[in-house]
Amino acid sequence: MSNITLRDISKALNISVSTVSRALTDSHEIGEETKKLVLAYAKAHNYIPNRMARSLKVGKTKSIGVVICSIDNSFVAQMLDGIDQACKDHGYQIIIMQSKESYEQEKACINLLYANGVDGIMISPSYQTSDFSHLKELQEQGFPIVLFDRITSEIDAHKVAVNNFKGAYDATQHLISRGCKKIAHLNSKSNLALTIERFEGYKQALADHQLTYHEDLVKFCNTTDAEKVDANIETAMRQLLEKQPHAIFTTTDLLTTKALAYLNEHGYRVPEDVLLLGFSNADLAPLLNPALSTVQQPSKEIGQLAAQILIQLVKGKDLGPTATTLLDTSLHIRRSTQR
Amino acid sequence: MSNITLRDISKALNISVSTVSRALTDSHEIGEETKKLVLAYAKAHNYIPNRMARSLKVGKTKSIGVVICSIDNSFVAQMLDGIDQACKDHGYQIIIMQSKESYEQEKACINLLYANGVDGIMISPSYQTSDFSHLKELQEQGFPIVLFDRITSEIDAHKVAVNNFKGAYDATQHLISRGCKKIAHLNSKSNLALTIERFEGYKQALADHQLTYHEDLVKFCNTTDAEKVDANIETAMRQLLEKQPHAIFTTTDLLTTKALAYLNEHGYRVPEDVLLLGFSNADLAPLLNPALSTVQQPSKEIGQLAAQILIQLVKGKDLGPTATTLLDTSLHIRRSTQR
DNA sequence: TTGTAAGCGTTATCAC
DNA sequence: GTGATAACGCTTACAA
Repeated sequence: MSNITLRDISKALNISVSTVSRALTDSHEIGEETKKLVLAYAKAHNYIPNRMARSLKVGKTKSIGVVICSIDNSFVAQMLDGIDQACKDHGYQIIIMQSKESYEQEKACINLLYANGVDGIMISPSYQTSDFSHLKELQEQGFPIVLFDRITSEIDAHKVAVNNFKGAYDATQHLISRGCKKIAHLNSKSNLALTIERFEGYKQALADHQLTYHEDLVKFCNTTDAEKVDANIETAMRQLLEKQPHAIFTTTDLLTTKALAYLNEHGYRVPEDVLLLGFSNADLAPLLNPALSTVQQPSKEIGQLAAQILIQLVKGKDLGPTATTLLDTSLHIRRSTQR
Repeated sequence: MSNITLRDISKALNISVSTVSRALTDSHEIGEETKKLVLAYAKAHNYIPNRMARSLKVGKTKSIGVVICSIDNSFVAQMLDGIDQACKDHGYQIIIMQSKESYEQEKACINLLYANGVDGIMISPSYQTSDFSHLKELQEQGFPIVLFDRITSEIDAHKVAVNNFKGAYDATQHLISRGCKKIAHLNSKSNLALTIERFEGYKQALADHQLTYHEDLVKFCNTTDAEKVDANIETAMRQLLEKQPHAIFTTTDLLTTKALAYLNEHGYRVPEDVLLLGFSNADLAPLLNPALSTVQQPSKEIGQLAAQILIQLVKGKDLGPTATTLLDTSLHIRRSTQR
């Protein structure tokens, strides 16, 4: 411990604290002589400015809060990597908090971050969240907030996400192009807009290709409860497979891999018996059995872009009216949709 | 912004700031009456204590720094999840910094964390790191440091990791029990002790089963340079396969999956042509082609335990002489080592 | 039981 | 150019 302070320097050099402070921040109104002297001494004695004191004084912490569902999720981790990179570039620090898909925890995270004095918050809301007043309240006080990945029209803010409708549309269309007529849709139950958007993309693709929509080829599966998630997915898969679909389109990373596991375990051959295609950012998709066709999201870019926007906001830049940036997903065709 | 402060409360209630402060920290020396009054007002006006001010005053931030190679790595993410959980339980916050396997960046991380006033640091050193003086210097000042996952005998501190020797030994023994005589060893080149420990475990298992050690069945592959990593692994795999091994034992997550990819791409059938077994914490291991046998590490537990120890240290508890805790890995047998 | 006042390390506002 | 001095919001002796 025992860091040296401005006062230590000022005493040692027999100049005032304020001069030292100004010299270190490279103020114009300081003589070159003293500036060099101070800088040299500071470096020699390994002076590290105390961020706490500075933050207390200027009211900014140069840190931003990031709320995500869980760090233990490769897609999220990729976004965090992008966020971290953007922040490092601008000298900002991030404080990461996990909501674990709980609305209550999400609120707690926001409060904690706020108490920590973060200059802004970027958040990817939990599955449970449908009431956004905790964010709106902050916003009304002029607190900078950016939504990423899981965005909502409930709140007026800068947002970054992917074009979920198009991603789902393209995926469905690909399955149709493979000759599939009966395409099952396995989605997760949530309050998120992306859930419904992916569903809409699926339906639109069917409609555009004169395929009739069958309600019993669609399941919305509860995936929030860690205890029951496996059972829920199994039930959904069983019910879908009873309808003998030609293909299954899954809308989340978890559903996609769990669906594959189910098919493998129950003796379905992919793609011979049924094609499988889903949203997933798993690095290992090409190595799965069979290599899995996926809708991939530009995770790192989402994080980077959102962080850049938030940092602009935090710095007081006027970005004009709030805007939503939608990045494109990319379709990766592999063996699971080969015919 | 515009949070209310202790002064605001004190003015509103016509009592002194210190009384308010004490009331909020539930000091014994405050009347029940005023305590209730203050608490009620604080809650009603949503008082949030300013951490910066508190930290500045007491010299502790209730935050700890975590240095890892990269957040974008499922094993690391799992450990972080464990760390976060332990910290949340004790009201501590974490600041995560990535070294990206660079020694220079690692030092920069440590400096930044220190400047941020974290109360302690837990670190999993980079592949490049062989000089630990940046950590020793902090330690000498009495700064709490815990090493996890990638530990070294170069530094005297509390450490948490897995028994790498045993993990590698068990893995090799399993391959031997499957009838393999020529077992290739694909390791990564690093300054880390775990690298050599896993190698030693492999050699010991061979020796204990009267199998002769062949140098040309062993490759240490440079995996730090992201540009060249694929080429390096391919070269190593090609060279190993020229020796027609019965099995390949890989010692890191990356090597394991890349090895599988190589085998699949080059027409080797696993396990018919060659068995594959490696260290990996990938959730998707059972879904790979073929389902991959793995040596799994208790990632979450490593994180949790290391965090708990650091928090004790930070709180000033005397944990006695520094100790190293080694958790056991677990062997998950799947199709890639089936005969 | 409550109040007063000093101080944590910075930065900002005045003077000189 | 440089130096006092106050202030950021909080905790904590020391008084009362």
